[in-house]
Amino acid sequence: MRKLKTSRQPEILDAALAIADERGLDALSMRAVAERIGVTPMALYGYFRNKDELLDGLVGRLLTGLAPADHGATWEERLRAFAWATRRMAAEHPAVFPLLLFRSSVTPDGVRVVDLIYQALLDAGVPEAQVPRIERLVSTFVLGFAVSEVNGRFSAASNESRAHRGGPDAPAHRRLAGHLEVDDWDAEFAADLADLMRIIRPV
Amino acid sequence: MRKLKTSRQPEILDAALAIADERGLDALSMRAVAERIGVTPMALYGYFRNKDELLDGLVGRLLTGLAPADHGATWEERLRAFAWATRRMAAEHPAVFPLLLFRSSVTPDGVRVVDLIYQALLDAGVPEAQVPRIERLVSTFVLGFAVSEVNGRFSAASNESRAHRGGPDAPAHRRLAGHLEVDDWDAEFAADLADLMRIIRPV
DNA sequence: GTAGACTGCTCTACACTGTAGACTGAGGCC
DNA sequence: GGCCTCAGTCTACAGTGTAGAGCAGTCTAC
Repeated sequence: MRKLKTSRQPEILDAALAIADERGLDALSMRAVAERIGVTPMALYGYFRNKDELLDGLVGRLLTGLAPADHGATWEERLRAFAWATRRMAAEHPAVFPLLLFRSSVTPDGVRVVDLIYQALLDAGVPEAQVPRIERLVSTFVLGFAVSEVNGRFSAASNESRAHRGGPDAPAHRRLAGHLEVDDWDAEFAADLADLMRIIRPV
Repeated sequence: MRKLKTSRQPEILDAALAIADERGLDALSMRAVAERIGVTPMALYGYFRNKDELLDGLVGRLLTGLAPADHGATWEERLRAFAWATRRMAAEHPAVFPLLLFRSSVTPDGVRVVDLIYQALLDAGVPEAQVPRIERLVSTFVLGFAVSEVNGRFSAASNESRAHRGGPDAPAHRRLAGHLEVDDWDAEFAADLADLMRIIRPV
């Protein structure tokens, strides 16, 4: 079986996504997916060459849902919309989302999303030679932020456990004791985006 | 066995790191580590409660190597040193490095690194209330950049395959065709850092 | 109308994973 | 001597990805 079937690919990806959402990425096994669509594990290998390819398909599915409706908004609004949509998707699919940072996205969907960002940056007046770099800067931050959030890198570090650990080696922590707890991550994300916009605007 | 032994923990982590460096994260199994230090897999469970804890230990080890010598340099130099050291470590341990983004780093080592960044930002004149947020912004970007680089998210997207895909749905790609290839990631990283410094300086 | 190819799937099997549980043998202490 | 703790082993189990063979149905060509 060299050529892959495509007919049931969406169905399979739906099942995989549902499993990951419900029971985490560790529970996403070929057997689990197969059982969910009522089929033997080996049947999946007619649609995806192996589990890695199935995961790539999952990334593609996420990307598809990321291209926003860019109805004539300003470049800034479009960029913000992309960023918030990304973060929202991370919240909806916390288990799968980190794959976006790992599996490179040269799928057509990925290219399409990046193209929208390129266009926004061009509209913002960013010199052509700088556009790809700024795109990577922005998307790296947005992905990194969203991943950190859903994986607990932020929350674990911000709660009081860190403030209390402000031991002898952490003088700055002690000085900042009153500012270490964060309760509004939306506000933080918004402030970060505002800072990034300041990078983009004058360049 | 409630309390864990610590005597051979460093030795075990060394072995684990070596395996991951040589054969990738997938090859990092309890059995492989055990074999490397000449011991039965189950012997490891006296030192780490399970594989997850071993991975956490690995993250701690990486963090330890990250705290730079901050000899009286300016805040900007210290921040740059941290960023480059992070990126260098990603290049040295590409398989393990992404764990930094996943496993939250509330270990003493992690706190110490963050504290150095806090101090640099304070020295830069960032208002106390903003310091933790800016720290997260910077470290998120730096980690995200390094992870993207070692996992091929950047390189796969930048090479000509993307330019060629500048199909009907990617007009901006076509317009930017001459700027899509990157050969000097050091320069890109440096430029990104310069942009971030512009965020920090005036705040 | 029947032979052959193709499709979509199943069954079996293998090597490998993390880890629970029970065990052994070597000191050290009273 | 009797006992305890420590460090490590051995066995076993349930779960993993996936190679390979095979099987029922449908489509196509002669």
